[in-house]
Amino acid sequence: MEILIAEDEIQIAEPLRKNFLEEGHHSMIAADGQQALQMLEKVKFDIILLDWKMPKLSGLEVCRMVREKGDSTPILLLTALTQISNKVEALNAGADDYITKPFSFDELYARVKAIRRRFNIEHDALEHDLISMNLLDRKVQSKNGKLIELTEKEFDLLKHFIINKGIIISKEKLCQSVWGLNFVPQTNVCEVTVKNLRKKIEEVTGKKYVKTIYGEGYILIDE
Amino acid sequence: MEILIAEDEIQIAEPLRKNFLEEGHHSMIAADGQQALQMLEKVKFDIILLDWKMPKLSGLEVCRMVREKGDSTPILLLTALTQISNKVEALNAGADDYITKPFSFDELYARVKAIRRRFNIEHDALEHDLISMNLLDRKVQSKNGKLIELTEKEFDLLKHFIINKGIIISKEKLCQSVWGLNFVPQTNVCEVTVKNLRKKIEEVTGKKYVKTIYGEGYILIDE
DNA sequence: AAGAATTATGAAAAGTTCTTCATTATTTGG
DNA sequence: CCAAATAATGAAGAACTTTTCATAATTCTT
Repeated sequence: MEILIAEDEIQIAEPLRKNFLEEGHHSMIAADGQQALQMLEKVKFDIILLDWKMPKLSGLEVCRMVREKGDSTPILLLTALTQISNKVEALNAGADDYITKPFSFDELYARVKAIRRRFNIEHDALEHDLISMNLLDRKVQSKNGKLIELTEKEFDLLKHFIINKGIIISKEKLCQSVWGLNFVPQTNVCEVTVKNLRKKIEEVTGKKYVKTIYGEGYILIDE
Repeated sequence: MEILIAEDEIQIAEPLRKNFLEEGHHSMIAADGQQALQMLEKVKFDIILLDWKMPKLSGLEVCRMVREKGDSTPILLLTALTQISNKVEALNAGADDYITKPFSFDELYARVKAIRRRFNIEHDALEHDLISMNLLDRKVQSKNGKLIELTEKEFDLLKHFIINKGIIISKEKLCQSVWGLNFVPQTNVCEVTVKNLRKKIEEVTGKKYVKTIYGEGYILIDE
């Protein structure tokens, strides 16, 4: 993910950046609201973290301005205040969630992932690391913007992998959800389709996401 | 559409039924809340009209019970009361809209269509008379439950027709939105695809929706 | 380390969809 | 009503997708 951290206190922003990097996400730090808006002009972020109290423009103001522009990038407001009225104010300004300082990175990261999940469901999208699938027009893209041209079967296969990311999928399950069969066919259609899918994905992303678990099935892993 | 009219005053319910029928929609009348619930068990309606004041179970109660069952069929509450608090109460009970008596049929019908539109957008669906398209799984169904198996091009074509229902679509527009071309090709791909789409639709629905406007293009009409 | 089971792969075959083409039918304006 | 323009149609051909098959590579068991 590409994350914008708008936070004037560097002792908060910098550890966040490092933690996100360890999780495999790139982030940029904006020292104030104005700078945040500038960066938003140039870069398309996956999520925006806004400190409520910032020099020049508050996080709440930035949030409102982003929404007024019609930008629906997920926004998470960070704040020291705890009143419920603030939460309401945040949501009214168009923020997706609200977290009170101090918070652990794990706590923040869980929220970020939850917001992304919600956002994707709303947009009929699925994503996995560098891959994003649009379920409506059935287009698959790499995060570098390159299209991954998949056939119907390959698309269904990838969709099933992403929905079940991190868990082993048996060939039975695969046949059922992609081919609509209640048995494993005598031929090796699954294997062939997996092969072709793997090839197309690697050509664009350079990564090997689909692992084989000998005697058990396949699994989609993070890298 | 299949409409449930839950209204104890027959002098209100019956004219509604007739008006809907003239517009080509079938409706059933329930004389009280309990009867309404019973009918909801058996029939799948496209929209439910609930009178607020009804014997046995009020419209508001029926509304709540329907939602508790997890049924998300659009609900429109009809009422004589005008207070804003009622509107809030209605929406909180899970109703989609609220209309105050007395109302003209046109007024009601406009609301009904608006609610349906919203509902379809939320569900990534499109409909036209007997046809309903699911944009997510790309399945097309007739209201009698029969599947209409379309190829990709035919699907895109139908989608474009339904989105632009009632207006003439030139071949230029068609080529652009279905074939991604900025010109009309030398061949007659459009005509051929239109032919095949027409055939499949008529086979299942028995209706001729796609009309030709000589020298201008095509138009999707209501019947 | 060898044999059996499982998985991967290239290429051919089968099945679909999409496009083209030649011909027929329909519509419109004069 | 006729000729020209436009649209419809069946069938062939091209392009693409899906499946099958034979063979190679890998993994597991002992």
